[in-house]
Amino acid sequence: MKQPIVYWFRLDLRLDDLPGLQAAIDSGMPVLPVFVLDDDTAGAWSTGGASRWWLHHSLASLQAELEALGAQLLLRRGAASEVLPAVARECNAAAVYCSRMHEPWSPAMEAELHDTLEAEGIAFKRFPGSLLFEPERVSTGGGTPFKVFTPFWKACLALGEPAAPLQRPARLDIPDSVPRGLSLADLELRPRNPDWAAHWIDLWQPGSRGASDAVSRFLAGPVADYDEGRNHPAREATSRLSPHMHFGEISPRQVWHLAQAACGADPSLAKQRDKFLSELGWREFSHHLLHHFPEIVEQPFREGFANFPWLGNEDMLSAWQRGMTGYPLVDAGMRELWQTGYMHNRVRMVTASFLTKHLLVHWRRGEAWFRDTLVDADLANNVCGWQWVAGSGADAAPYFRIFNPTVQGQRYDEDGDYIRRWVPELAGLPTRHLHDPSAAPAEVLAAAGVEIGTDYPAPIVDHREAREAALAAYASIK
DNA sequence: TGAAATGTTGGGGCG
DNA sequence: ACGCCCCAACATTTC
Repeated sequence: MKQPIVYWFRLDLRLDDLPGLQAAIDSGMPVLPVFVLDDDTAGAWSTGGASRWWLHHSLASLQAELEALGAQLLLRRGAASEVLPAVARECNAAAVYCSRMHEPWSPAMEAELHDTLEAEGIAFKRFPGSLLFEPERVSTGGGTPFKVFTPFWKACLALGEPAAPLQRPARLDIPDSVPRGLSLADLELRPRNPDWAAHWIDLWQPGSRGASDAVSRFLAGPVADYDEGRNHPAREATSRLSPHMHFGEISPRQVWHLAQAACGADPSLAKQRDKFLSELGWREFSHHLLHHFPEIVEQPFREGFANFPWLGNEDMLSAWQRGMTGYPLVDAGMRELWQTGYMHNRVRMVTASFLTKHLLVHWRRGEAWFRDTLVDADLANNVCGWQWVAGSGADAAPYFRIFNPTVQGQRYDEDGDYIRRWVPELAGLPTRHLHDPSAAPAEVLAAAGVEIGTDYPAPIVDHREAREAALAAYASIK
């Protein structure tokens, strides 16, 4: 009887373009697909609430795809470094294959896994596939990692076009006997009491089918005006691919090649496409940074920020989390996040700037909130994004770049559609007063049925004063 | 992938 | 006719 290979699914929940799975199939041995819900290894960084909802549905989708190939996804929970050797023993496996990941805890965990398996004569192999360019391939002339995005991405592109995606496997040999696992329900990934995500299935389609649908929708329209459209949160102008990418339901090189195919000939479209692909570049940059500098998940990348005088006012943090700051665009974003597990990127920048600069709350508090509430919570993107906004990151926004949340609303939600949708108590205000309700004339507020302080909060900080205080705080660490 | 403060210019009202 | 002021509009610098 042939010994099987265990394929360990991690954040690569797809069958298409998966080098490790392909290698397992090519070996000619039966393949046992396994997923391990590991809340132990990641510790404080284990999967957040909103992401767990997504994970549940993504696993359900993967299960269905595997079943169509006659295979079953074995589900277990526990520390991967213990669970995988146990599974390998139970099925007398010859090897465990998986995709590389770059979280700070992965090297130690994988080293332990490697040692345990090899001691029992079981091979352990990791494969690329989650990034366009492996971290080892990209470095400066001096051999050090890039710390600035533009030269980083230039160096990536100079490596040439990523290889074409692998074909989806047509068949999968399964072992004669398969160890027992948990049911998906046993993993208890969905919220209960209350099920705050009950309506999310109408908003999202987790799984590789939903991922390719999202790419198709984007490339059939919004990409043509991406450069401008992506800044306006009320427009359906972004790809909304982030949760699909985080869980690996589609590979970055699939996205790359689909974008090339859709935009090839037209030069103006090519420019928009390159703008979109550079967003994949920021994803690469974040993941490479996490690979080379794992300490960035808790330490400021720029050392001067170690002494930044954060205030950490819990009431301010709470107002921000609940979308009750009195700044309509900020509140709209925070409520979109809470209600849908997602926030438009422009608004992420504004809300993050508001927390760190207007409220002087530590970026780690905001990072933790986003990580728990976003369906696309990705450690690398989230940490690097927050450090970028706070000014402490690699190639970060300069510290004096403080968004004016009112002006941002006027500029990018010019018709007020986004604010009216997420802050309905302000919906009756005319657009010219919507972005700054507390400054509206009394009769306008009365006509719209808005009483500031009752129906909608007064601004929790004064913009001018908060800006001055932030500048003073940053000046103190220079 | 800023915003605010400050500087410059030029048209138009006005005495 | 001319100088003066005001103030958009735009440009530059500063944070």
